[in-house]
Order: sequence, then C-alpha cells, then structure tokens
Amino acid sequence: MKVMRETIVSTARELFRSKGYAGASMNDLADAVGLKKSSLYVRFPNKEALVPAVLDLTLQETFGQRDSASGQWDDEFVEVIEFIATTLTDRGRCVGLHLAYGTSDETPIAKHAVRAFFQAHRDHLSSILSRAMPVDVARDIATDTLARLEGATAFVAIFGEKDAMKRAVRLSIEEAKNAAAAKSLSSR
Amino acid sequence: MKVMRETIVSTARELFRSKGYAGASMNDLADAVGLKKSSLYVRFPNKEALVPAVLDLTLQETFGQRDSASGQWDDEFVEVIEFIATTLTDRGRCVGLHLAYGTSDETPIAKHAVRAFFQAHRDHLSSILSRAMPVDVARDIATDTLARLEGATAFVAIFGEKDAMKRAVRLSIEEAKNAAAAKSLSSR
DNA sequence: GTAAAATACGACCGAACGGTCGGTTGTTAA
DNA sequence: TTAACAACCGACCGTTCGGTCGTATTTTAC
Repeated sequence: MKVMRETIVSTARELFRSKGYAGASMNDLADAVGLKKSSLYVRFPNKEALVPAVLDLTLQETFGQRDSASGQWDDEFVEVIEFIATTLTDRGRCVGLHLAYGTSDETPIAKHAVRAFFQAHRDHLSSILSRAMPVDVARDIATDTLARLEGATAFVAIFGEKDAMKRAVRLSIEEAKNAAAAKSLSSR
Repeated sequence: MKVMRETIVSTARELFRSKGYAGASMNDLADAVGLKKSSLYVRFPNKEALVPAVLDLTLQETFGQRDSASGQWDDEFVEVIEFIATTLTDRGRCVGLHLAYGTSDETPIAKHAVRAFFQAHRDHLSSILSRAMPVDVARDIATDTLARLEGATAFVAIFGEKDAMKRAVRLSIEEAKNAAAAKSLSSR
C-alpha cells in the first residue's frame, strides 16, 4: 500500500492552510493520508521540509499550465487573478499567508520558501502587466493586487463573506486597465 | 512582586502576533512576564481566555481615546487608518489576523472574539464614513480599507516592504473621498 | 520467481504542551 | 500588627510533540 508523495503534499497543504505550521502536527497529516507518522519520514526528512513541497505544488497548480504570452495581457491577468480568488474563496484561507505568519528564523528553509512563493506570484503578475505598462508600475499593481486578494481572504475566513473578494478582483482589473490606458495616452 | 494584568495581556498580544495561537505557549508568556506558568492561571482560567483580553485591549488602544464626531469625517478617517497602518507596519503582523487564522470551532470563545474585533473595526470606520456617504457604501469602503491594510501587512511580514502599506493608505483615502464627492454631486 | 529496494508499522525517546494543586510568600485592610 | 486574601512557585499529571529505529510488509527490477 503505497501512498503517493503528491497526496501527502496536497494533504499537508490543507492542514497548513487550516491549522498553520505550529498547529498542524505530523500525526494529523499521517492520519489524514492513512499512514502512521513514522512513514512520513521516509519521504520527508522533517516537518519543515513539507513547506517547500507544499508551496511548489501550489505554484505549479497556479501557474504551471499557463502558457505565457498566449493572448491579450488583460485576459491573462483576469484569468490568473480569478483563479487565485476562486481558490482562496473556496478554501477560505491562504496557505501561503498562514505559513508566512507561522514561520520564522527558527525555520529558515520554510521562511525562505514562503518568500519565494510570494515573489513568484508577484513576478508572474508583473510579467503579464509589463506587456502593457512600465515595469515599476506593473510591479506595484501586482503587489497591490495580491494584497487585496489576501485581505479579502481575511473576510472570507472571519465572516464567510465573498463580496470583498469580488470587489478586490474588480478593483484590481480596473486599476490594471487604467494604468495601461494611461501609458497608452502618454505614448501618443 | 505583583505583575499587572495589563502587562500579561499586552505581552500575550505580542506573542500571539508573532507566533499565533498554537505557536505561543503559556510557558513563553510566563517567561516573558517573569512569572511561572501556573501563576498565569490565577488571572486567566485557560489559554483561550487570553484572546478576548488581548483583542479588547487592542480595540481600546485603537478607538478608546477617539472622540467620535470630533471633527471633519475625513480627518478622522485618515487619523484612524494611519494609526492602524503605523502599528501594523511597526509590528510587522496583525495580531487579529494571526488569531483569526489560528482559531477554529475548537476554540469558540477565541473565534467569537476575533470576529467581534474585526466587526468593531469595520463598524467604527463605517460610522465615520457614513457621515459623508450612504451606509452601504461606507460599509464596503470600510471593509475594503481593512482588507488593503491587512494585505499590505503581509508584504511587511514577508518582505519587510512598506511601500504597499503606503499605497494602501493613500488608495483608501482616495476611495473614501471619491465616494463622498460622488454623493455630494448626486445630492445637488 | 526471487532478491533488492522501498514503504510501512509499532515501540520508543526526550521534550514540551495545557492545566492542577498544595504549600509559600506578598499584599491589603481593619 | 495581624488575619485574610491574592499572587506565586514547584511538583505533578496525562497527553502530545517531532523525530528515531528495528522489524515486517509490499513493491520493483531482473
């Protein structure tokens, strides 16, 4: 009876999402995948090593199948942020942020993985936006977009409300289009 | 040698801020205030009871000394969100959100306290804004403002960057003023 | 089919967890 | 000053934590 590595990782992700790093135990994870705790150490040297695996899988799912430069920048931007917003709304918490808050200098590998996770998100959105506007503007909009989605997720988590997330998506799209239009005017 | 209750509560706040509910132990707290763990139970029946105390103190500090209707709505709005933004920037994490993510149905008292904390924040901002705009618009702007500040805090926590917070403050003020101006136009 | 490799289990380790309780010390009120 | 009360400590409890290791079982490769 062999449990797939990806099953362990995606299960760990949901545990980290709901309970955070400190609150999710290796025994929780073992129970959830139908193994005993010691079996997890065959695949992962320690608890901390689960974090990069979880975040890499999540990045792969978010951006992995997306063919960059496949269409209009704005369609692609909308598609990505709607994918992210839908995931966050459905799951009610952001695993990246829960891990960000739950890791520290005492878990350097995990901390670095979290930072890389958010950096990849920002870089990916920036690269889409920079097809339509200056790089520095694109970066700020990418940052603010992620911040809005993160903040709106808090309202999903706390109140079960989805309106803030809808507005966050709408405002982010508007902001991006306005910035692109402003560049369009200034380049005439 | 008597340790003040407020010292315990504000110390607990910083521990919950940095380590979350599960990650902060009663022994951490005892060490930090210079007591032994069992002494904490004289004042608090259990760990969970610390959460409402922490959040009530924070609300008191944020809104307690503010005289409502003391001036122009916009000055007051700016003052409050700048106070919140400064605190979040200085501390690098939002204790409310860390507790929100770290509490569940297993800690119902804490979960309820977190919800009340964010509700109080939203209500307070809404009441300021509703002096200048319809109640439903005020509520949405209050929500989006808090979401932006929350999201910008994530960038402080993860990257140590403050720019996103500055933009969040600026955009929130703009949004509020635009909404007030829109009401002003429509009422002529 | 068989041997080697991979996976899984159960028992174990030391440390830490939230919380309890009897005894001691410090503070307060009369 | 003294008694009552509050605060504090140290030892203790049962449980859980991350992780280790010898053995058993399953899977894989030839």
